[in-house]
Amino acid sequence: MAGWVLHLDMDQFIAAVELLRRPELRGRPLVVGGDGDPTKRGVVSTASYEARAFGVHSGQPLRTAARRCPDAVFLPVDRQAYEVASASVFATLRGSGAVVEPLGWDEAFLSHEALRRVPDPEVFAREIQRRVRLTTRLDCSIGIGQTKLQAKIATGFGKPHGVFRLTAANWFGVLGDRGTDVLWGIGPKTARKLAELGVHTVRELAATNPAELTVAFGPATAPWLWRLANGGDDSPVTGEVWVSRSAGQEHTFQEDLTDWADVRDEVARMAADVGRAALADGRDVKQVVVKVRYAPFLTETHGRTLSEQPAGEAAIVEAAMTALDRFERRRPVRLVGVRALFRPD
DNA sequence: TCTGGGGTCCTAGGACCC
DNA sequence: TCTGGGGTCCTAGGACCC
Repeated sequence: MAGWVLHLDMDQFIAAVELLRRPELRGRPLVVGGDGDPTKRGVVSTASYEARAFGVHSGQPLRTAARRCPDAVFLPVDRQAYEVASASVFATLRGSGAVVEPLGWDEAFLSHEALRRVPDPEVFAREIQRRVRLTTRLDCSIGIGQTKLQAKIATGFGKPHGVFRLTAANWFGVLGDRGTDVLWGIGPKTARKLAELGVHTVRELAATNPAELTVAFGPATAPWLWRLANGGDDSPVTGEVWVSRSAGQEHTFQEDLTDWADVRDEVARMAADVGRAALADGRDVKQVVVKVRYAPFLTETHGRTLSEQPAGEAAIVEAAMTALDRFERRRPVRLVGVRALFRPD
């Protein structure tokens, strides 16, 4: 056993960052999402705890949020501000001497030499919380486990600004009777598919023979599901720099595009942007994938693989346009996207 | 209640080769 | 006389996460 694994998650991160510069909004329901106009297309990025009490949650359409909580304050997403706050959080975490594995803007796994020896990881976790609070004025919650999965799930039980320990000893006590979708990686679709096989709870999933899940889920996913129900594996927290596999852009229009020439213009512009960014990062683009979402909500993708030579911006744009020609349905378009897949360095 | 934008990973079918 | 089996690459779609 390589000591304890910690998982840290900032409390209502985006809303909390906004509250730092708008303290007068503290205590009021706050919703951050889209361009801040709840009559437009867009979804909630983060709702404050006060807004959540009205049934507002991440991913919900802004219009729905406004209906559920008409008195909420709506703010536009300000990526830059969150990136600055995020960098400050991660600097603090790394400054603690921990090995830090980021999991998005506001989450990380942590391991630490000291955690091999300390009898009480809660003390260490509280110290991390105190440091983050001191340097960023933001609260976080920390989960403690023997595996990443245990730590990750534990964090939710510590919210807000708490610490919770989930180990093999209390795993089934805490999670056994819960639905399989409490597990990190099981969403609504997989939970429903499992339920159709008679597997409803974490305990039931843990007790299945993974071979029996293979027909429904495939040879890699079936044993992985079983491992999830049993607390995860012991993969270590890694401090290695993350190398992205792809980068792209997509955009939902406030009004559907009805002229295909406008769609072509958008795709060309995005492909040029994406290509330039990839080249600036020194990445070699292997494939370009174009995404079109037709009204009302029908999504299609087509891609184009590039030849072995490093592709320039013009070749990337051309690949996107060739891929776009494969779309035959000329219905109103609500979203277009372009993604570049990179060859490994 | 009409559903963002950034990603990752897995699956399955077909092409193609030996 | 319609028939193998494995490996790899490409493509499209699905599911999930923050």
